[in-house]
Amino acid sequence: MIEMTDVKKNSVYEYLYNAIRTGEIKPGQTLTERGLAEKIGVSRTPVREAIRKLEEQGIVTHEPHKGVKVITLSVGKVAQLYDVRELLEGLAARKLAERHTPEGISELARLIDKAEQEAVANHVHELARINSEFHLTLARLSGNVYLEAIMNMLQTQIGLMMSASLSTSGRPLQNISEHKMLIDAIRSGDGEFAESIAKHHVRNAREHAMQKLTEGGE
Amino acid sequence: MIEMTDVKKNSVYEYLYNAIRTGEIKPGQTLTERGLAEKIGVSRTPVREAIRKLEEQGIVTHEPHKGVKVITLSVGKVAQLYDVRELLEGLAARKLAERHTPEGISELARLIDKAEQEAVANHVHELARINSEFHLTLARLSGNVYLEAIMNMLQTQIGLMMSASLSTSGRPLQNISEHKMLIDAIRSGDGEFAESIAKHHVRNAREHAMQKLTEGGE
DNA sequence: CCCCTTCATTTGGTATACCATATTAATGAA
DNA sequence: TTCATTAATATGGTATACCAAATGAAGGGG
Repeated sequence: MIEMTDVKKNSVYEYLYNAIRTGEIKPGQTLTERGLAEKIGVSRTPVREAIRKLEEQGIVTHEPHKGVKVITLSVGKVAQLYDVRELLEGLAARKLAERHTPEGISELARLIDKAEQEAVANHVHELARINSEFHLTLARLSGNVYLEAIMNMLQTQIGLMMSASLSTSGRPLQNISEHKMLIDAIRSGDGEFAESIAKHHVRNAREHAMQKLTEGGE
Repeated sequence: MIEMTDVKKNSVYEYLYNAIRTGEIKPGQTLTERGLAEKIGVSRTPVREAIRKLEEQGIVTHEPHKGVKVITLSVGKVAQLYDVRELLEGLAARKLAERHTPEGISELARLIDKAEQEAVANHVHELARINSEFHLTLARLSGNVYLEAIMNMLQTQIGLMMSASLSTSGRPLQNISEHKMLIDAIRSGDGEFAESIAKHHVRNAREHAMQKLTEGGE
């Protein structure tokens, strides 16, 4: 149960995103500005703004005079998500390989180190967060501002999906290993190569996600 | 000069977007909620919301306690935009080719017809709008909800860029011709082929845009 | 003359109230 | 009972007011 005391500090958006992520607010559920405002103890204004942001990020859909509805992440949509992601991760890796700096590489390396620590400690939530940050950082370092914005949306969606099926399997370690390979490829400066590694990595992640979805829920 | 009377009807976002597009509000210019509210005759609330949306779409950047600043579309950024667009248009075309319906094809064909009419009438603004709608429709028909959302952002940015250098050259006709080729490719059902046509089309559009940018302004 | 402190102004954020419109419920007539 | 009309309610949108925080300017001390 998420504390509703002084939500202001963290922003209503964070509160709602986490509430949806953790399942406190379930897919398909309808939300209203007034209802949420009362529930979390703030006025309509910040709630309204948060809902708009959720809408922009594709987490809720708005139907006039009915309220907003939390999306349901179907298998089909996850496949669509990874279709887009594969291309964009590939582009990011290629561009970054062609313009990589020692600082950028070490920034990514640091994130991998952190991920490794969280992985052995079995902190799945933290691990997921750092994983997301890794890919966002990659997009940012690629130098393409659009990639950064888009990847942010995709990672937001992935964050929702992941919490449903948190992988405690051997995937985290393989994931980290793939990230290391990706960094090496980027450091090599070979754009084509880095792109292929990145795309391969996304395809693996996709397979894993799809498998989790089809066997577990849905 | 855009009329400010009863902006409510069209929404503040549209007003601001057009004001920026037409150059009434110039790149680099700083905007404030209160200033805009007074200028266009509405309260801060809808202005605030519109600004947030502009921010999400990457049209303005917000610096705390300084106001929001209208972005400057550099040549580099436009190149980044087309890098992303090429991949995604390719994906959209491929997916649509693999699931095309007669209704979808005729919807696209209708838009091309309209574009042709506006082209011969030399209505450059209308032509640009329909052109944008063509690509948005393509993304929507591809069945990938993420493509649709992303393409919307990209087209919004392109809309800004186009108004700076409105092409009265022979490009419109070539553009329409390429769209026709794309539809044929999609109708053939050959995903690979449709993808290559779409990517080629984007590369041409990119060349044209870059040329206009480097010779004209910047 | 310069720097530091203080205060006014500007901006950001939130709360509350009001009105329009759409949906839903209630009521009444066929 | 069923349908149409009307009334109540919920939602969306906007306006206004208030408070906090940050910036920039003014004034005082070194």
